[in-house]
Amino acid sequence: MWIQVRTIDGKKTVRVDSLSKLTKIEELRKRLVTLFDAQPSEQRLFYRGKQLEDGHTLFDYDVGLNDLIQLMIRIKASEPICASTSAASPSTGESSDESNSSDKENKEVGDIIDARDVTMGAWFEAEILEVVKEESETSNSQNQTDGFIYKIQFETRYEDDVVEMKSKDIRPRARHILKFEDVKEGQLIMANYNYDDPNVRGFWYDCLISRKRNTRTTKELYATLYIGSDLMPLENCRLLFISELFDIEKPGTQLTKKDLMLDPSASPAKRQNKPECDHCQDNPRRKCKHCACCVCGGKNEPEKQVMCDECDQAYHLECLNPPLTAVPQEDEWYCPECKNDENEVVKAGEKLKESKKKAKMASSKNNTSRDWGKGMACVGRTKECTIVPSNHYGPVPGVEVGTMWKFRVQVSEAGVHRPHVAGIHGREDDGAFSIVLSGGYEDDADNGDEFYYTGSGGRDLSGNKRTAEQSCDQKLTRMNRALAKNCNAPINDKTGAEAKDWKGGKPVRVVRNCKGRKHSKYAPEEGNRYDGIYKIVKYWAEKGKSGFLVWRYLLRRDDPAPAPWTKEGQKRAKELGLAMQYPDGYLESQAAKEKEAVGEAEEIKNEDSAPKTKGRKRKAKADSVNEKLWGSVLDKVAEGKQKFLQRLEEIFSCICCQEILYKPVTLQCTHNFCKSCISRSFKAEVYSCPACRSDLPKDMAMPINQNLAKVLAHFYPGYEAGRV
DNA sequence: GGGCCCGCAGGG
DNA sequence: CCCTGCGGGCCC
Repeated sequence: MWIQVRTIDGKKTVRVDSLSKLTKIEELRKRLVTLFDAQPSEQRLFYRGKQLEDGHTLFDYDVGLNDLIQLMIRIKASEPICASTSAASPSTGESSDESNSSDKENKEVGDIIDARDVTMGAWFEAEILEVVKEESETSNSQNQTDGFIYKIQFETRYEDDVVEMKSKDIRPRARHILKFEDVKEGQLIMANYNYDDPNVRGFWYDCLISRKRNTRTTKELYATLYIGSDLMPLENCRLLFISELFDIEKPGTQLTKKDLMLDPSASPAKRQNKPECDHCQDNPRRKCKHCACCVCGGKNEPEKQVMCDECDQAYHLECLNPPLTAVPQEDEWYCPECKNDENEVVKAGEKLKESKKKAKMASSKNNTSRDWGKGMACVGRTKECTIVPSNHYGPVPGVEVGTMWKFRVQVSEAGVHRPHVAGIHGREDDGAFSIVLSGGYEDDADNGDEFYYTGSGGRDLSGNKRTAEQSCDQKLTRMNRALAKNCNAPINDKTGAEAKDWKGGKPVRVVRNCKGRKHSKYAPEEGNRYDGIYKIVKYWAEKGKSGFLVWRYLLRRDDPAPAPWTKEGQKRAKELGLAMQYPDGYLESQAAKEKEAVGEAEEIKNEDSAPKTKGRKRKAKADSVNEKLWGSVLDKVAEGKQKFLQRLEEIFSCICCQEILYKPVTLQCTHNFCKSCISRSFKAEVYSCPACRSDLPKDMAMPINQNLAKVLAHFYPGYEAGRV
């Protein structure tokens, strides 16, 4: 599968191919090193707001096909951390000796300040409630503390929670608006920005003005913002609200509560943040199920609303089912929705738990090491056909008879046959819209213009299978009944029915899949092909080869377009330029895989043919023959890694034990054996090559061909386990 | 060549 | 919500 990785500023997006569901986060990081010029340790990866941690897989985080992962590149340690911490905060390193001791005196209980939300890096209005001496004596300029802890309360965030802050994260409340005209490049100010969506209001960040455009028609400011817990510099951000630019106040100039009591007009205007709720824009008069009670949407009686500690949705006590009479006393409360699958939930920063669903999967029980997710078996649609509704009968406009797709998922995207796996698409009480002939039922004879089809069901699919042997009778329900409905005759689930006028039945789109080639010469050689409209002539129940009852259908072609296997059909396909369609990027990624295999193989081969051992003539000869063997292996590379590996195994298997050569010994006659196999032969006093019978010296040395061993270990990691 | 088994899409 | 399913890649 592939995913998209985008830098957090949205400037660069890269598609990363040939990943599997079991790709580890650390492996993904390696892939990003060159793509983004960032070492693994400098990469912070986010998916759905969660930071991805090493040791887990993409599967663990439910990362799916074509999903977007955000990359934040940590600033390199050698660069200055951030202009804002030193310039804006009163008590960091450079702000020096003088402030370290006297600083605290500048900050007192009741001070009107701004405090930094340490996870976002944005500033919010707050007040100092308490100042306490820091317990540890580690306070110094390096960890950016003045030795005091400031207990503060945000005015608009975290409700009534008291938050502990260090001096670097608090400062006098901003209260001087800067005029656009007065702002200069290189100046550090505070402005509003939304890095999720720079076109709307966000939060208040420190900004270093990098560019200013001031003409008669355009007034623009660009700045480097410092965001996130590490105050990552985000460059080239266009400031949207150029009439709301704040000066950063000097330390010790904060107003106090007392000041405001004496002169209420000095109170700084409340800064406007991004609306908490994107749905109602914080309008108090609008009902909103997103930010208010998620049942009734009402904003009334906030004190009688409980918040779910998982989904953060609010519930009026009386809107709950059953209603609660009082706010729960427990520290944590989960709404009915979340309570059921607590196990599925991973809170931020918490270790991943195994979800119930995933725990049920065979992969977790059997402890298999099977890799999966690399191919097209499990991908979802990336497009959806909207030309016709899903219950459309007849051709899909624009899709010609003879159209070919490599994978079923594409057939689904085209709207020709929507189910991913199922052979029949239909509705029980209406009819079937399309079917796929895939050779899944061997008694399905096919003469092109007419074919037999078997219904679905009657199989035991336990164990998460998609197909299985017939193990009980099929019933004329579900899709079987749907297909029967197409027949131009009253439905009969006992004996079946035959149409008097078969052409009068409902049309079925028919797709033939290459797997049908086993039994039918009308199946395409590759992928799937739309063969046009068919009608149901008759249907009946009979004992299938398995001995169980199956429903069978006779379909006959009724399409004005010539069938793809006829001369006219082929001519038409040529005229229309119909060619096999592949998913976007599929061929490219296949080519990349091939290239990868070639590179790998050649590198390895070179290793094998250039032994580091101080070989004599005999040795050199042996390796030149391995060279030939390699030639035959490398021939396969063009056919893909799979074929290549098959050949590799064939060529480098031991004819004694029939397994991949373990501790390979290359004989003078050029044949390879496991060291143990050839030794066994010698112990039995047979001194000849098991392959060519050529004589070998009794006292023959048996050096392991280390290079070959290395190669095999590379391609079959762990194959040596349990071998002797 | 054949068994295994995953997400996804669809209907009910 | 649950059940079903003529895919498709991996692994032996």
